[in-house]
Amino acid sequence: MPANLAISSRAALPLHLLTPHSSWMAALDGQGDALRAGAVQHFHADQEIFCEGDGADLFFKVVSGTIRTCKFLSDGRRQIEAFYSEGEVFGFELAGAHRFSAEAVSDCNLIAYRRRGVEAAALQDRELSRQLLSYALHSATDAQAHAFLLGRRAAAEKVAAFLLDWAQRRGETQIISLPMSRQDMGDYLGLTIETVSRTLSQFERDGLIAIPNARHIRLLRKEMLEELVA
Amino acid sequence: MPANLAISSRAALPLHLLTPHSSWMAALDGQGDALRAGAVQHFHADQEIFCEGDGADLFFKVVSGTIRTCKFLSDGRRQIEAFYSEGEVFGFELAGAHRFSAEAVSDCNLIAYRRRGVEAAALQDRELSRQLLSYALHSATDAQAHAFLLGRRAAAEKVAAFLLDWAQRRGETQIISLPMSRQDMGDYLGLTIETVSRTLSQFERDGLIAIPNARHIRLLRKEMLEELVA
DNA sequence: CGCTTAATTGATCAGGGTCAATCGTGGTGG
DNA sequence: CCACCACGATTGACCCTGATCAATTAAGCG
Repeated sequence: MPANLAISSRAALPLHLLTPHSSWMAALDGQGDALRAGAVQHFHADQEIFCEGDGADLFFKVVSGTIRTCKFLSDGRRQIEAFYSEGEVFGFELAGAHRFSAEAVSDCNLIAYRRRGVEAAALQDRELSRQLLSYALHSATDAQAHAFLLGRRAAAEKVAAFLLDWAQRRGETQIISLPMSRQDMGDYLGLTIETVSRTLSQFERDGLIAIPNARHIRLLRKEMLEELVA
Repeated sequence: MPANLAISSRAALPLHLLTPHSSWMAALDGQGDALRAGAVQHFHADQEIFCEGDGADLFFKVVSGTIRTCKFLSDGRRQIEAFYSEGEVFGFELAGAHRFSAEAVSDCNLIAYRRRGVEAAALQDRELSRQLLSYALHSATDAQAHAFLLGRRAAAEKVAAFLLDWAQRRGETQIISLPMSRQDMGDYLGLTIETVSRTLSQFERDGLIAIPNARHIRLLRKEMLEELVA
């Protein structure tokens, strides 16, 4: 698996920033290892990592794979809040309980950290403190961009935005590989599986993309997709 | 004008937290006054406070009145990101530029702060640092709740959620006063002005609310509105 | 090779958008 | 003081996008 340099590729957020927490906390890498809670944990696809309402004493960094965070309505409707890939951090909460569930989209490896430990360390370590703030502000920015996407966008615009954002986050300029299902995409974009599928098919008919298979999409006319998002 | 104790009423975020930045930074009140950039500024209704893309060297705290932050699409579509009332802070950014515009909904008074000044002060002041993080995480939480509202909700659910959230934020249990227009509500909820109006009229016909006039709404069957949001 | 599940495609429907007319209200000037 | 005006809100008629229901195709996987 090529390492996705999510870091450099997201340095300056572009106009069509649509997706999730860009942030990662470099301070957790070096001596921050001391803050880890145990070894790397493996989760298989669709496994639950934590559940909405669970105590939020741990948060996670993605080593490999993709995870999704989501909320459910009583009638089963699901909203995916964000997807997280290699290097990204999720589940760091203000309150004592997680406000959404986290599940593995694909098989993945995660490192867990203790929230209290990191908070305590931040009191002594300005750089860590600064990165925590940066992480939180990035989270807010990403969530706002997501809300913007959901609020005032037609289906084609949502799908185009998603493809472009995903391509950029993963540094994939030609062929995008999508670890998530159409259902996941739909629940992220506030669309049904059918609408996502139809929109992609239409993009293909229009020559904007090619779909060699359901989990891989080739961008043929990126500039036209960007026009849709503008 | 009665002072709205937004602080106490938002201590613990409820399940249907839907709107904006709860947070305010108490540390800015005391000796934090030193961080202020000039006197209280007055803005009249619909006046622009800052514009998307403007340098974000200042951020603001609401003394009185209500403001909105929003983004625009090229074709004029507008998404309101959040409303801010007395005591709430907005416009504190990670990057050098504001990512949305801010406008006065009603006449209002604001205190400006210098971002760099506060950041510098936070390096010396752990409590301020902690509150900055708290503010940022609250912003993220609120934006995520907003995205959830926009993604998977029918019109009636959106409007009900908005009314309940607004009532709670302002501590208004009986009569809600709405400083914003129907257009503002629509642009916050991802609905048109007509749909907002129709939905409110339907609520009134169903006996859930009374609408003495367009800017005041009385909650008659709060529990039924809550059922819609559940 | 058949079974299971995801994805695509089609047909139909409805929620909410659009267009347009009317109502209400507050501000202004005669 | 009141008539008029302007603008926001409401209501109605109609339409369209995307949801729903249903069938078919494709793709893993034992």
